[in-house]
Order: sequence, then C-alpha cells, then structure tokens
Amino acid sequence: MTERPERRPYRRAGEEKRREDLIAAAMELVSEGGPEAATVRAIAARAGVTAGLIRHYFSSKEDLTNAAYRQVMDQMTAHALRAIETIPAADPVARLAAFIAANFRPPVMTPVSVGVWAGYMHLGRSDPSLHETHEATYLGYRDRLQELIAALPRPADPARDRREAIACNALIDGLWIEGGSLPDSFAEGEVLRIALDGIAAILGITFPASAYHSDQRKTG
Amino acid sequence: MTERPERRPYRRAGEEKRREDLIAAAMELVSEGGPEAATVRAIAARAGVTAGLIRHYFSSKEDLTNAAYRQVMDQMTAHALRAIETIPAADPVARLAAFIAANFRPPVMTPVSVGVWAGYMHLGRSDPSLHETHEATYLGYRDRLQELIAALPRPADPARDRREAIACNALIDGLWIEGGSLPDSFAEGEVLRIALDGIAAILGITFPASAYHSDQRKTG
DNA sequence: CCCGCTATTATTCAAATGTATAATTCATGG
DNA sequence: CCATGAATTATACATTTGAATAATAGCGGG
Repeated sequence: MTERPERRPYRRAGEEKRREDLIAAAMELVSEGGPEAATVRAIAARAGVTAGLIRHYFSSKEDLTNAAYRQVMDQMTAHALRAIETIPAADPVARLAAFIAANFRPPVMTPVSVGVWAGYMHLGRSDPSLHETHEATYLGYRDRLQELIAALPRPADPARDRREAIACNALIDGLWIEGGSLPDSFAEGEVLRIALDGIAAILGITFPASAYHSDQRKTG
Repeated sequence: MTERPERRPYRRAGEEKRREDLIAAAMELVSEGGPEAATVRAIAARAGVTAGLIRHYFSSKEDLTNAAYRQVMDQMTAHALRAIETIPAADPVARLAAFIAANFRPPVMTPVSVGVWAGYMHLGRSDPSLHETHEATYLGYRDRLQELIAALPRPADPARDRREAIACNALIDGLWIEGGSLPDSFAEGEVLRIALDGIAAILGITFPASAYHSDQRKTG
C-alpha cells in the first residue's frame, strides 16, 4: 500500500540512437502538421521519451529542427547522387536519366520529404543558418544537374546549359512538390514519365525506354 | 493632475477597410515569418489596431488567415486570367504566352505571394477548409492551362494535353517559387525567358519575340 | 554486490497565444 | 447639442510553449 509515485520505466539508449529518434520524430511531425505541430512535447512523445530529454541532446528546439531539416535535404541529395554512381560516365544520357528518376521515388518523393521541405522553406527568410542550408542545397543540386547536362554529347554552350539547368530543376521541383503533396492525383510512374518527357524536350534529347522504369537499380 | 489612464485615440473605419487591412497585415506577416509569426497581436499591430478588433471582424484567427490565403490565391489566378482577356481567341499562342507571362511579374511573382503560398501549403494537410482551397486553386489553374494548350493549332490528343499541362504547370510553379524566393539570383526577364523557352520545347511550338517582353499590356 | 555516473523522468516557470469580456470613445441621427 | 449604438480599446484568463531545474533510476566498473 505504499503510494510511491510511479516513475515511467525506461531503458538507456546510446546518444546516436536517441538523436536519430528525435530527429525522425521532428521530421514526421513537421511533415504532418508543419513546424507549429513539432512542439518539444509532441516530438518527445513521438520519440517515446519525455520532453526534458530533448534539451539533453540538443541545445535548443531550434537546434533539433534545423538538424531535421538538414538531414532531410542531405538524404535526398545523397540518394540522387548514389543513383548515378553505378552508371558509367561514358553514357551521360543514362546518368541524367538515373539522376532524374531518383527524385521521383522514395525516399525522395514522399509526403514526409515534401512536407518537411514545405514546412521549412519559408523559415529561410528569418533564420540565417537555415537560409544558408536552403540556398546551399538548392544551388548544389542545380550545379550538379548542370554538370550532367553539360556532359551531354552536343556543342558546348555554358549559358544555354545554365538556362536549361534552371528549367529542368524547376520542372523537377514542381513535379516533386505536386507528386508528393497530391500523391493520389497521379498514376504509378506518371510523374516520372512526365518529367523525362519534359526534360527530353527541353534539352532536345531522347531517353531510352529503360529510363522510364523507376526501378532503375534492377536494370543496372 | 488627473491620472486618467490614457486610451489610444482611434478613428472608425468601414468594415471593408478594416477587413482589408487585417488581411493585408496577415499576408505580410505570413510571407515574412511564416504562419507562426502571424499572431493576433502582430497582425493587429501591423494593421494599426489592437488585438481585440480581430475577433470583431473574424470569428477566429483561423478565419482571418484562411481569408488571407484565399485572397492571395484568388488575386493571382484573377490576374493571370485578366491578362488573356484582351487577346483574341483566334491567336491561341499569344493567349498562352500572355497567361504564362502574367505569372512572372508582380503581383503574382513577389516574395509576399510566394511566402504566403509556402507558409500555408503544408497546412492543407491538417485544415480541411484550407486543403479544399488549395486543391481547388491548383486544379483550377491547371485546367485553365490545359484549355489554353488544347486550343493550340495541332492534332487533338487530350491525354497528351493533360501530361503537357502537368509538365508546364510544374515548370511554372518551380520557376515561380525560385524566382520569388531568390529574386537576386536571376537577371531581369530571365525567369520569363526560361519559362517560355521551356514550355515552347515541351509543347513543340514557338513563341513570337514579342512574348518575351514582360510588359505585355503595352504591346497589345 | 554495491557505488557512482549520467541518461532520463518529473516538476516548475515565465512568456506567449487565442479567446472572452468589460470599458470607453467615436460617429451619427434627431 | 445630446443620446444611442456600434467600433475600438483595454483587461483578464486558461492553455500551451520552450526552457530550466530537481529528482531518480538504469547501467557499467570496481
């Protein structure tokens, strides 16, 4: 009959595990309800811990959410870069196709990714560190795209390549946003097909039929 | 020596004027710092009134911010539609060009418009009324774009028109977002040129040189 | 087996937020 | 010129938020 105040039992987890869990929880919440839904208490609850633990691993809530944003962006670019690693440089069209296709399948085009991006994109205005991450990610992606375009077998023209990289990047972004936020409005593989057709038209090239199958890994 | 508590002097303004001011204030704040910056007190301060007045004109803060979002979207589509009113239906290429160009000049492509769109786009997930507005605006815009594409002088093909409308819409969206959020990264008229070139390539048409001048009104 | 370290929980706090209500002051009509 | 009512301000309140601090329990080393 001792009325001992029951304290929630717990198990210790390594620092990396806890940080991962907290970042993942923040990501999910931001993607679902925007930054205002990612309160310290909601994040902690989703991660299965109590709120106080957040400030044990992060100096502030902003520190945590910035880490979440950065991780989402890094994961997406890393995934796109990994997709072209296996394609030989001798086939620039296939490399470009693989790069494009990587944007339109998980884990890049998912409601979570698009939601996090949307939730945080306007914060770049006020938060300098976040703005830096945003701009660096955007320009880095576009530069990589321009490199792939410049490698195409056609007369060199850097100014044209820049304009076409901007156009292709915008097309990819727009389709990624729409496909990620309104996933039910498109048939399986439809977004990828529209992207490849559009980019082929912009660049004046033709992608092989194999590029239109999103399971690019299997065809390698 | 009467210690009368000084009450802020004020002048009465009509209901429409006050609603306009409050909506404009909410728009600006959302575009600058996202929805979380648009508190009732901040909105009231920006509009030059006190916080209590908001609930005199709107049933809730959500009601006000929804009105702001709706107004931004309606203004943009109305502007784009107004741009093609003066172009005769006999010239579908010019109509399409005018519609496109309207998206890349004020008041459509501005940091405020893009900021409001970005700030609210993820709220569509949680708020049903906002989601309805978002989807209706998006599909309405795309349908109108598809109509303009279908009117082009070429063999009819509805399925192709749909895909190309999706692609052109995505390209416009992506460029609009980038041009609005990173205005210093593009030269004067560069975004419009890239958009017209890209859409011309996607549709297999050519826009006249006059379409590349954003002051479309003067050339009419 | 026990002791100390720290990861984790629990509690507390001040500030901010949306909302509700009371108190006034501006305008308008007679 | 005054009275009536609505527009506007001012104040109060309950809730939530991020943060700070105190308490405790899991876990590894001796």
